[in-house]
Amino acid sequence: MGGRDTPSAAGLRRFHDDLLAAYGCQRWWPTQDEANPRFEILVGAVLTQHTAWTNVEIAIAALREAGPLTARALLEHADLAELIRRAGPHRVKARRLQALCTWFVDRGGFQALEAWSTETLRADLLSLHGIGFETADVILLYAFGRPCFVADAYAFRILERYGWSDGPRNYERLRRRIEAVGPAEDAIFYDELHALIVAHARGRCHKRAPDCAACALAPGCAHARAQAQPNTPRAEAGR
DNA sequence: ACCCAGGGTCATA
DNA sequence: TATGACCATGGG
Repeated sequence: MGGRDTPSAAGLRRFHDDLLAAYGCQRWWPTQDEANPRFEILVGAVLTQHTAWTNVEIAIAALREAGPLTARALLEHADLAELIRRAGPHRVKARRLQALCTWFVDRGGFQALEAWSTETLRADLLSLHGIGFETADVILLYAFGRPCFVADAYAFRILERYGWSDGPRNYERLRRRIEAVGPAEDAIFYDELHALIVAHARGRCHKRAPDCAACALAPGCAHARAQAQPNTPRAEAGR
C-alpha cells in the first residue's frame, strides 16, 4: 500500500516541524572555507555522488593541499583524478569536475549566474555531463540558495511510507509535488527539510527495519498507522 | 562476504 | 522506457 495522499501546505509544514522537533536544526552542508564556501559546495556536490561524505572531505582537503580551490586552478591540475582518489570513482568524477569548472568559468562565475532564474539555471546545469537531477538541485539549493526540494532516495523511501509518494520513482514528479505546497521563497525550509530527511532516514526510517515505535512522524505516517492497526481497511487521511 | 554511501551515464532489449 | 553494468574507494 502506498501513498494515496497528496501533501498540503499545512501537512508539509507539520512534516518538517515534527522532524525539526526530533532532530533539531541541521544547517546541513559542511564547509571548510568560511569566507567563500560556495565553490566548495559545487565541488562537493559532484564528489559526493554515491560516496560517503567522510571520503569527500578527504578529497577536498587533497585539492586544497594542491592549490587554491577555484575553477581555474582545478582546470590546471595535471592529474585531477589522482588528487580526488579517495572520492570513489575518481576518474569519472575528474571529468565531471572539469565539465563543471569549464561551465562555471564560461558563465562568468557566481556573480553572473545569480541573475539567472532557477528554472534556467537548472536546465543549464542538467545539460552538463555528470550533473543529474539530484546534483543540480543540491547545487541550486546549497550553492545558490534557491528553494528546491531534493528528491533523493531517502526522500522517496520516507515519503512513500508517509503516504505522499507512490508509483514508479520519478524525481521531477516528486520534486514538483513537494514544491507545489512548500514555501516558494524559503530556501532555508528546503535546506532543513532535506537535512532532516537524511537524518531521519539514517536514524530511524531504515530501509529494512524502520523503527516506527520511536518515530517522530508516526502520528502522520501511513506506514506507522498500518503497523499499529493492520486490520483498518482505509486509514483516515490526516491533512 | 556482503551491502551501502549525500548518482549518473551508457549500452542493451 | 526500463533495467543492468560500470565507475572505485571505505566503512559497517
